Formats: sequence, structure tokens, C-alpha cells
Amino acid sequence: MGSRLQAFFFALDTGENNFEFAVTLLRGPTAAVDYQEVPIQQRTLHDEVAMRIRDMIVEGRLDPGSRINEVQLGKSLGVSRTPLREALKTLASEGLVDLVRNKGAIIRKFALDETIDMMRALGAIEQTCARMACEIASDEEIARFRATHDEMVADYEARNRLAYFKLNQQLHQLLVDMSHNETLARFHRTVQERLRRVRFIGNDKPKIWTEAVKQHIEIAAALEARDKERLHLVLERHLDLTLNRLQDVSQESEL
Amino acid sequence: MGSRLQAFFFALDTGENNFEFAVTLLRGPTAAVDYQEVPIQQRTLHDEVAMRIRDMIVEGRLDPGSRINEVQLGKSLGVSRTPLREALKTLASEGLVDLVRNKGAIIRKFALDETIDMMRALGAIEQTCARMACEIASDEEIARFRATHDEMVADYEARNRLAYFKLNQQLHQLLVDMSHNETLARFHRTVQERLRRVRFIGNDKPKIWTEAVKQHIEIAAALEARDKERLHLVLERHLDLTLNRLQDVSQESEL
DNA sequence: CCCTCTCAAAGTGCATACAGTGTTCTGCAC
DNA sequence: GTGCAGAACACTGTATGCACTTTGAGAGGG
Repeated sequence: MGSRLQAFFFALDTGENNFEFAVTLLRGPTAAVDYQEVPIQQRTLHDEVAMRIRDMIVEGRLDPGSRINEVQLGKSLGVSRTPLREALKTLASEGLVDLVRNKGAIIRKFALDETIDMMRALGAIEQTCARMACEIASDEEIARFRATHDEMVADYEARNRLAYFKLNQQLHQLLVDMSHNETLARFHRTVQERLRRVRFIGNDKPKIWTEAVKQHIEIAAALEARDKERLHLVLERHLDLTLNRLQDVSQESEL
Repeated sequence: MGSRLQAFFFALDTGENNFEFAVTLLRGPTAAVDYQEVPIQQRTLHDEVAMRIRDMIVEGRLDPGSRINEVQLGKSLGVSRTPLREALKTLASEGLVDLVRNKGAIIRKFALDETIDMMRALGAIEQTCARMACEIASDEEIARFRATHDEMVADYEARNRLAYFKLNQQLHQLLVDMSHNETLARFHRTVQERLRRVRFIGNDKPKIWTEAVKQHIEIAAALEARDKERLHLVLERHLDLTLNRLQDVSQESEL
């Protein structure tokens, strides 16, 4: 809703060019009054910069825990400090960096418990949205979910990990979108973005992967049956699986 | 300028500013490594400015739908455009303003359906957190909830509206905090802040007020019984009440 | 060897300057 | 009076400059 363009992009694995666009977010059912509805709109420098840095952080090209040198980074991006600093404010609100007076931006380093915290939040949102979706999602949407789901399963069977991951993420997003609640959906996106660098850790264990797929099949089924409680339960288990995976993999306590 | 709610809110929130909110953003409950742990820290200008503008928006002193003139506002706050612009980036991320290229910041005007959307999100978070709370909240926390609750009911009986409102908000926050999920709690705070200007509309109807209190009593009871499902249901009804109230009050479609 | 004190270099926070873009006002044709 | 062109104005976006804080290396004392 609203027309905030601060969209979040899913470069996911390509690591490059996230120019597949935010326009999707522009759906504006709002009364065409004032400035509420915004046209296509060129991107500003600070937006562009925010995107670039976001990617750098998420892809691990900037070291968690380290400071950002504004002059240096600005030079390397070819912009002055002003738009850079503005971009950092945005990233700070998204929780990707911490801003400390006279020290500037520090790449946020997530403790394990914080990561778990965020995962749980993500899971909770998904559960909630799933419940809502059972009530108000259209049959078309559910069909679309099913289609994406089937595609994903096919990718699993072909052991096509990359495509699988992508569709998996998309599926979770789809579920959330079906709640028709933009506020929750956007929050989900933000957190998911924050977690991108750890989201799929450990999914390379065949057993876990297989289990995850099984759950997904159940999820799709429950959704089609519009069975709130069942869906809630499966998602609970799905989250548990993710958490276990995370805990197994990360002996160290920071990510 | 402002909406008809303006006077209402001046009374309501007593200029108690969101200090805690700003501070929360700096928090890092992490192992004391690197820069993760940040000392008390003086506030920066842009933080201060963000806070001021946030208050101005929430209290209706800035007109929804109108643009912010950076020079003018900067002058009136006694700061240059740089920290002001940085503050605006923060507020944009919080969803209080929209940023449009070559137009700057526009105070966000919420369509009724967007407001409902946010309310629902808030309700969903509360439900979710309540479920979590039933499992992991300590007895002390629940006792504290109960105490606050009782205090609030007393304020109701004394028809002490202002105190009631304050405790009500606090109670909802408490519930969310009991989930021990910082991510969700922070999100809840952000959205609640956005809604501050409309949150308690219509609560002056005695009938509705009475009903709300009844529900609160049930909520406290369910929580003490750690009865997830019951709590979920009551909260559902509580949300419905809020939504009805909102719909009743706002004939016009924007807030 | 270690401590700490000093001071220069580096880096951030904020203000100002400049360039480009929207907006408004004026004057003129009709 | 209405509509339009164009110039003056207003305002935003970005770059640069200055002041103050932090950092860190080296000197001097213990």
C-alpha cells in the first residue's frame, strides 16, 4: 500500500543486478489525491547507494562488525559522502548497520540468539499470514501458490539447489502476500532480507532438505484445504526444522 | 493544519516523547565484542531532529499529505538541511513520510484501508506474541501484567481516561514483550507509533469502553491460565472491536 | 618492558555552496 | 476571461568545506 518505493530486492543468488523491479509494489488502490500516488520515478543517488550497500552487506562483501569508512566507500562507489550518509540512515532503520556517534556506521553482526529471534519472528509472521490467507486468499492466488510449489518440488527432484532456494523464498513471500496485509508483508521482506546471508544455511544436508520438501507439500495441501489450524502446525514444524538446522550448523555464536 | 484529532492527542500523550524508542534502535544485546556494545552515547543532531519531527507528525502538527520544506523546517528547528534530510530518511523507513524525487518528504496520509491494515498487523503480532508468551513468559512477568491490568481497570472505574489510555498501550506492549522476541516487539512499537494518532479514536463511547475493559479482563485471565487458544480468540475479538470503532468514527476515508 | 601522554592524521557530523528540476507568476494572444 | 509560453523563483539533490572527535604512533618516564 502506500507508495513507498523503498523496495527490497531479491538478488538472491545472482548477486548482481537487482533491477527486476519494485514496480510491483506500486499497486495503488488509493484515491488519486495529493501525492499519495507516485509515478514511475527515477531513482535517486541515495536510493541507488542504499541498494548497493545493502547487497554488499548481505553478500558478505562488507565485514560484519567492521566500520564503514565514508570517504573510502564513497570514492569506490563514485559518490560524495552526502548521499552515502543518507543511504546509511536507511540501512540503519532496516537493521543492517548500527549508527554510533563519531564512529559512523558499523556493519551489524548478529549473535546467534538474535538470528534465532529473527527467524522466529519470520515464522510467526508466516503463521499469522497463513491463517489470514486461509480466510481471504482468492482461489487464483492459491492456485498460483500451488503452481510455484510444484515447480519448486520439481527443482528439488532435479536437485537443482539454486532454483529451489529461489522458489522457496518466493513461496514464503507468496504465502505472506496472500494475507493481503501490506504492513506484515513489508516487514516480512525486511527481516528476510536481513537474514539472507544465513537463511539457507545447512540446507545442503539431504535429510533436512527432504524433510523440508515434505513439509512444503503439507503446507500446500493445508492451504488448499484452507485449514488454518493444520497450516499453523505445519509451519510450526517447518520453523523448528529451520532452527535446528541453524543451531547445528553454527557452532560459532555469530553470523 | 492538523486534523480534528489534534486537540485530542495533545491531551492524550502529554508530550511524553519517544526517547525509549530512539534508544532501542541503538541496542545490541550481544557478546561484548567489537563495536557491538555501545555505551550510553550522546545523541546526534539527526537523531534529535528525527525525534522532533516524529512527534510533530504523530501529534498532527504537520499536515498529512503536505510536503516538508527542508529550508523552512530546518530553520524552525535551528539546524541545517543535512541532518534534517538524514532524519527524513529514517522517518521514511518508519513509514511516516514518503520520499519522492525532487519533491522531498511528504507526510504520509493513511487511507482508511491502510490504517485498518496496520491495525490488523498490530493485532496479528499481538496474537502471535501472546501465544509465545503463554509458553515462555515467566510467572513474574505475568504477575506484572496482572498488576498493570488491575491498575488500568481501576482507572476505568474512576473514568480516568488519560491514565487508562496510557496503561492500555503499555499493556499491549507488555504482552508483546513477554514473547521475548525483540524483533517482533520492535516492529510492534514502530507500527504502534505510526498509529498513535488514531489508536484510541472512539474510545470515548462508554459502551465500547466498557466492552474493551471486559475483554481486557478476559485477556488477563487467559494469560494467567496460559491458555493460548482462548487468548487468541479474545484478542481476535479485541481487534474486531477496535476495527469497528475505527470504522464508525471515520466517515471520511483518510486519517 | 610497559604505561601514558602528546600530537598529528584520519574520520565523522554538520553547514554551506552549487546545480538541476519543479513551480508559479507574468504577459500576451485569442 | 482563458490558455499558453517562458522566465523568475523556490526547492531539492549532491558536492564540498570546516570543526570537532577519535585513533594511533611515537616519545618520555617509570
